[in-house]
Amino acid sequence: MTTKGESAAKRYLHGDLSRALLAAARHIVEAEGPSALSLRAVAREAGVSAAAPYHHFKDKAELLSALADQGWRELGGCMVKARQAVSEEGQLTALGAAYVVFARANPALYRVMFEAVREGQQEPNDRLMREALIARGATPGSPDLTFATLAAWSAVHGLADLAGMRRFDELKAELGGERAFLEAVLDHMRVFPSPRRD
Amino acid sequence: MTTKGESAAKRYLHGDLSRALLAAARHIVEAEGPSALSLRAVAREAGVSAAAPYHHFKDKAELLSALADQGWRELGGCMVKARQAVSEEGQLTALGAAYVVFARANPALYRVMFEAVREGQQEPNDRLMREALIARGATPGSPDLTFATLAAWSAVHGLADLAGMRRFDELKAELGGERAFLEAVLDHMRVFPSPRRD
DNA sequence: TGTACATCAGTGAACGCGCGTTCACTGATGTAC
DNA sequence: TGTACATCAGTGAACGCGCGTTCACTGATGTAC
Repeated sequence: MTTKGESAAKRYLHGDLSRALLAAARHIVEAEGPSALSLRAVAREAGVSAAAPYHHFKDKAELLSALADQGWRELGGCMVKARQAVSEEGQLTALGAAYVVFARANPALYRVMFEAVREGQQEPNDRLMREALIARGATPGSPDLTFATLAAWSAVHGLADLAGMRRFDELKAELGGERAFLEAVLDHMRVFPSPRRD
Repeated sequence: MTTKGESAAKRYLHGDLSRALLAAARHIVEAEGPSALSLRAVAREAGVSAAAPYHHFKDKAELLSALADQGWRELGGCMVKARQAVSEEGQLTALGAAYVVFARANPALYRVMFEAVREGQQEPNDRLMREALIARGATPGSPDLTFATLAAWSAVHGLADLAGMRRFDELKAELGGERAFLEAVLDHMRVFPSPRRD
């Protein structure tokens, strides 16, 4: 158990390869985009043979799924934190902002996360959105609450997906940063008039 | 120019391969998903050698871009049609509904379309959204109009992207179809309170 | 404390695959004479 | 009307590539004695 022994061990028996592979995957996806996220590239990035990941993940899909999971959990943490400092009325906006800001800070990760949900993985954070809507007076369990939650999720997901486009770079710069841009669009999210109220 | 000659010609010199390739690409993408959309698969589907497409498109990206273009033009047509039968106040909702309905009717095509826009291709239909907002009283050229247009686009894009998930199948069935589901969510799109008005 | 051994996380070579793209070619077409 | 010819949209074989996955293996580890 000398230092020499330990670093040699580190080299041969990694000891924490699961975590290292996820970190490598995350690094790759943000640096090169989702299309560059191959299992071989992940192994390469982690400094390990192409076969090594199979001792930790059944296949590529399982690693991607674990990566997505990690992302959703982190995003959930951001959202919980964001609603703490805010009145009940402001919660929904705070959650939405946290969602969009996280997605924009990790755009390629977010694409992997969303792809995983599209393919059936659980998205655990809509509970938070529902709670925020209830705090604003929505009736728990009502269809209205379901649709409003979905509308909120659509809005923030859509904005997160749109906001990465180069065409908005100039506008962001004028506003002094992406965050201001995102908030400006969120401020205008009452876009569609409800026919029932018109 | 006998019938025999014509069909032999059809077999050897296709005559309309550009269009046929786009149709093949569209068929593949909707049947097998965007990840199955390889140039070789398109050629195969069109009944032509793998090298043939290169006489019509510089490379794979150019074919994909042409496919996306076709999609955006079609969607634009749907939106123009949708706003015709509607009062000025209802235009934005009608355009949004047309956008989402088209995207859901061609979900894989829509993903190709959006990917093309993400990579810089022009999205020609936000002019329609802007016009609808102006019809509702927005000031032409104002920052508010820009952000409201973006908010509207975010909302419909997000909903189009979310609505394909299996988890909503049951809800759609209860409502009697996807269209009713989409309209129900659109009805709730006034989700985010504007802090300035609260 | 020292040794034999089971475990199991690593290796590296190999597999078959489908991909985008290039190339020299072929043969149907329409046109100039 | 008939023939020689240029054009160019097709062919099919080949290229190099990176991928996911499997396999028999090796060697560091910690444990039982």
